[in-house]
Amino acid sequence: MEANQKQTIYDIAKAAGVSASTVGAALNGSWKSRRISKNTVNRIVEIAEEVGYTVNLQARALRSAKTGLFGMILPQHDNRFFSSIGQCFSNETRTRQALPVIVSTRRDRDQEVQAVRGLIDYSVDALMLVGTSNPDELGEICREANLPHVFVDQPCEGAPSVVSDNKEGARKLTYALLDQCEKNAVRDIMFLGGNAALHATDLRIQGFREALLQHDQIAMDEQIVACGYGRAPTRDALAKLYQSRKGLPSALFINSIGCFEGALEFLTGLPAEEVDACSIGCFDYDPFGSLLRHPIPMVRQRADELVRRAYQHLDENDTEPRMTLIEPELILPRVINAL
Amino acid sequence: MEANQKQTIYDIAKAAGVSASTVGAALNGSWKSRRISKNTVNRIVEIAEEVGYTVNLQARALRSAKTGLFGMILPQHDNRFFSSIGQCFSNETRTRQALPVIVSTRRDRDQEVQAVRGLIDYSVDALMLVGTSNPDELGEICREANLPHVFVDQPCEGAPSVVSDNKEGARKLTYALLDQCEKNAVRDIMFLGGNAALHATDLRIQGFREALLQHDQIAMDEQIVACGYGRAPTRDALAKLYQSRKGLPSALFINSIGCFEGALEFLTGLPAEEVDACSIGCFDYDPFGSLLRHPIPMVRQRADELVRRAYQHLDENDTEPRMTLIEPELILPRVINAL
DNA sequence: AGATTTTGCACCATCGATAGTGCACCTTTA
DNA sequence: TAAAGGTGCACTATCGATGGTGCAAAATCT
Repeated sequence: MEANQKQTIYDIAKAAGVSASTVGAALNGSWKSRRISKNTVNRIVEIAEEVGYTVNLQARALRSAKTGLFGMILPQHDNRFFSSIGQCFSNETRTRQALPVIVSTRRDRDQEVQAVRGLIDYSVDALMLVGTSNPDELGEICREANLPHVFVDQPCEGAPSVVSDNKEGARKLTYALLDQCEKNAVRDIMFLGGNAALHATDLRIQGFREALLQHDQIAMDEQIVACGYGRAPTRDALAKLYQSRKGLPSALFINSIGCFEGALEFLTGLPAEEVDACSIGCFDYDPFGSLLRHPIPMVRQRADELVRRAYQHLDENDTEPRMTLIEPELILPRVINAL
Repeated sequence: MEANQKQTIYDIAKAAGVSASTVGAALNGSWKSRRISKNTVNRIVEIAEEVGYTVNLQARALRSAKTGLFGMILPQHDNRFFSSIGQCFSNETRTRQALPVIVSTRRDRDQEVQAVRGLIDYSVDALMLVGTSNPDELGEICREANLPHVFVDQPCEGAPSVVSDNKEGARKLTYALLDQCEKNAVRDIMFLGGNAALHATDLRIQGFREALLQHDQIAMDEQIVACGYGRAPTRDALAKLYQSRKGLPSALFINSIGCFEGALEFLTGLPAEEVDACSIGCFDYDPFGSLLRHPIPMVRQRADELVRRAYQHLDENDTEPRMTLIEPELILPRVINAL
């Protein structure tokens, strides 16, 4: 019954006794403007369905220089924030009748470059670059290839970028933590995790410092431990910290959810009283974090807004290197009775 | 300096004073077998780099009937398990020099069908279907299109499938929960969450029942509340349950992480003693879950293994409808002091 | 030196869809 | 009734890369 080989418009043309271009027009909707009679169209569509015809988008793309592929470079899928970005991107892209191609590159420069080149080879119609480690180089590659692109989360000098207002978020979180502290312990807050070389971490540290300044404190360099985004390194960094200062600080600003997990790994090994005495906040959101017995204020980045605005730049054919800031929200801990 | 338009092999051919087919061969590596001199190749490669040439994979795909695109249908990105599957798929696909195309379809039949058809239109070389709500129909579509495919997590009657050993996992988790219970409370364990119509939930319920049987218990239908995979519905189902029976059961088998979050939302509103008295386990893994003060045994599905075996089926050109079971691991709670 | 082999490349059809152009045939209008 | 316009479609070039085939020129052999 079913044709085994993939059917083309030529096969259908033969079956219908018309020309291939007529079949093409009938099937892609351009038949009205090409003055193909409704009868012929019906006949063709019927045959097409019968033999299970599907367009070859490669051929279409080759001819029309539009692939309907939208690319995204993402550090990783298995991360609350990034997967949420991926989800929004996927939704948004599919409502546009296009296909999302998400490539994860582990924040690795070589992988990023390779992935961008790969996507260019596939002639993606546009590219969203999220949290890349090397924005300027990647932006340059896109520009050379004449590929519309936007940066998200980590901005680029030479292209439109949409990022969370990291400084403001950090300020809010720091205030929340300081509020929980005793007056005399204010100087004892620490910033843990992230990569100081990255834009996001840098701004969060700035926000942290500024918030301290509001409390007439100047943050010392020792108060800032940017040990990377890794789980284990953060655990170890915190352990070392604990050892060297013989105890926890009075407050901990933890940069990103991965770091938070690492910190928890260490903290859960400590006596409850010690942990209870330490105010902990995290710049990133995870529902579980907010369900811990220990109250954890968290900052949630608005993935949906980030993606929406990024797409807006693409829609508007914007190539100006302007930066759009999206304010993240501070999620205060609920009052928890159990667990 | 840089060419603005996308360069083709014809442009380079003109620049190098050779034919297009020579350029093609020089650039795609087939020049050895085509007896193009090393000198000519070097000259061509140099020009290509100079003008920033990149292949048009659409054209190549059209000609060679291989796109280098590998598709995946995924219920959602923003979920620990699925995002982890996505990550593994992405890694594995990229080591094969191919491009992963992951489409999320929210377990929605129409979206799934549409996505599969879309991927067929793009001529993906193979397709992995994860946790689909309608495997048989989708399998049929793939078969008609002559598209190599494998099902993951949710099996299909007519195609190779790789799934976690849900029954065994559920048995192990149930045993772990029963071990925590008092002898007399064994009959009081409940199964919460999931969709009984889906293969995975069905088998987990079977495992749950079997484990109870080992304890000489027959699970009553009221002990099984398959309220779906949603967070809010699970919270509400648990709340209702609590009301109607005036308290928590002695043990709770929670099916999937989303349900677990929903349950937590309710549980955190209860007095600590009540929650403490209830053994809680979750069929799914989240590091935060294992960091709660309340000990939570969890079942972790091996995303890497699932994807690895799925790819193996594709590599072996396997179309037999055989099912590969991957044993999930039971993760026992750590001894937690704090939080 | 002439015959034979090898080297190095050009030429051309092809993959499947799209869109410009042309041309019968039919209908309307003067 | 002839001119003018409309309708319905076929023909053909094209997108960029690939691979089979053919043919000179150079290299090797007799």
